[in-house]
Amino acid sequence: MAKNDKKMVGAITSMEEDFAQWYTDIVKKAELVAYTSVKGCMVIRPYGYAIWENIQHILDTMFKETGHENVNMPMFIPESLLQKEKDHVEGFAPEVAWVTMGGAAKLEERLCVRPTSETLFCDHYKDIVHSYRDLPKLYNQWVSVVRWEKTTRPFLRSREFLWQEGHTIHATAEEAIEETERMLDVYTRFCEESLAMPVVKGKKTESDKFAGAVSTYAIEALMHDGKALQAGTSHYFGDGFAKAFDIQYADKDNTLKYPHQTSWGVTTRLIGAIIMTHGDDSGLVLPPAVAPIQVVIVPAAMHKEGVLDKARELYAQLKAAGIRVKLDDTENSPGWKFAEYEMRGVPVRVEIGPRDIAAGQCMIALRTGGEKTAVPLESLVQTVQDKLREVHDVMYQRALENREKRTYPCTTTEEITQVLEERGDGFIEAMWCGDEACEDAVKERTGVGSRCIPLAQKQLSDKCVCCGKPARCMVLWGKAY
RNA sequence: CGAGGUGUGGCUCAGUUUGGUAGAGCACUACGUUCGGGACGUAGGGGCCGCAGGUUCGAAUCCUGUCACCUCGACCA
Repeated sequence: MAKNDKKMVGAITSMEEDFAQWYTDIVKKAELVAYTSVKGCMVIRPYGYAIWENIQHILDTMFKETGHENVNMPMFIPESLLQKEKDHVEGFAPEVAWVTMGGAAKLEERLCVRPTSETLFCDHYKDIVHSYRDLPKLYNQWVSVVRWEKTTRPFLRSREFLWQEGHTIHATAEEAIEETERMLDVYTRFCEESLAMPVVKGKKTESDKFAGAVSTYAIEALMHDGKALQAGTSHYFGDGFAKAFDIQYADKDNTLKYPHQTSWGVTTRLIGAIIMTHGDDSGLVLPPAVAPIQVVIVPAAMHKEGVLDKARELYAQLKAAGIRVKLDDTENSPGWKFAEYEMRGVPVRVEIGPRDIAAGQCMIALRTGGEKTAVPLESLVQTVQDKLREVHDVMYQRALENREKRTYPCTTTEEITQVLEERGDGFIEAMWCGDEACEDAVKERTGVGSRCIPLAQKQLSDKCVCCGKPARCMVLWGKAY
């Protein structure tokens, strides 16, 4: 295969051969990240950060449309504040980083570097919420957080990562639950419409929910290798945090009440999800909505009279239409450029050379494959816009097909083991009695853990896959990143 | 935290078994020829071999220690 030729610069390990190495090759060779001297802390390079900026822009717009405001909380949390909510501190304490010195002086109280900011928001809400008129507060922040992970992987699990965390506070439980569900829907729409990534909406089991939450909802996506990735979460806190932090408001009837809270977040892990959902052996495949470069123009026989001028003309037209376009007029050969932009996942490539110019056309190729097609120059902008949509649709369909092909309904744990053996990793759909012992036993016997209780339930049988007692719900199981 | 692996120009690695003054390909610079699927020639520049000790006349190579990163597991966005 030509790709293994010695002259190939930056060859990518095939997915089939070693999925983990394939992933690492892509993040490095597409220049998404670079490692640093601190384990688990990475440089997000311009191309990777541009993807994040596009994610931020789209999501932030959605947040604003649903009434949220951005704020910025400090990155340090005093130990006493972190400890106010019992479950919360137990959940996060094992993985927080501590600041103990200020310059040369030891601090009176050590400060934790935020692993998440519930405690800070609560501490603030205590000060600003006094009346039902102060509610709701719909806040969000775009920051980084730190969790001292033992095992790290670029984007999927780093010690510092970028995210947004929404924190809202409401007068009633109903309103807060509604918010929790609304944001889960926002994430779902974003993943499907902007990332071309189908997700399963569901509720986490008791053992898997967020530290301090009444209930945790999540969207789960299935990666190309059949492993599951949690792509976003939305939590309902009830009034537990309000009670722990002593947040009360005077209601219309002049009685003091505890407000109800939510939090929800997505992280730079989404970039990892994009890579593992859509990528192939030629490299990245980026969803058009978040691709830093949506269209690359590669001139052929660039030195020939008029080629570059025409290429620049096309560039200006596409740019004026609001398309993120790049013209590569470097001295590299066209073949080099084709491979390079494929590796970087650019959705659409436009080629223009003397033959095309003579025919009043250009060639267009899609990252999702298929034949190059000739396009009349006068309809280029329209065609490119159509092709970007087409690439998105094809990407979504392929990801959905992969998920469906790898979703296996099972009624016994033996069946789970067998299907995983025969057909590879994927989502297992199986009934569950609701007992944590069974959840653990399934993991123990088959290697798959509960991912979520899908909101769209199916009645596969009336018995628990593990113990055979009456089932309460269908659970989606899988191996997770 | 358990099990493996790796540290040698910007990148990928050879050299380590058997110690003897640091190599290749790619990338980079200049010039020329090329240019529709990872072009070629010529000439260049660039490395206290992760770090610290030790053995030795002499260490990338042997010994001891240490640090870091990667992969796989258990746990987590």
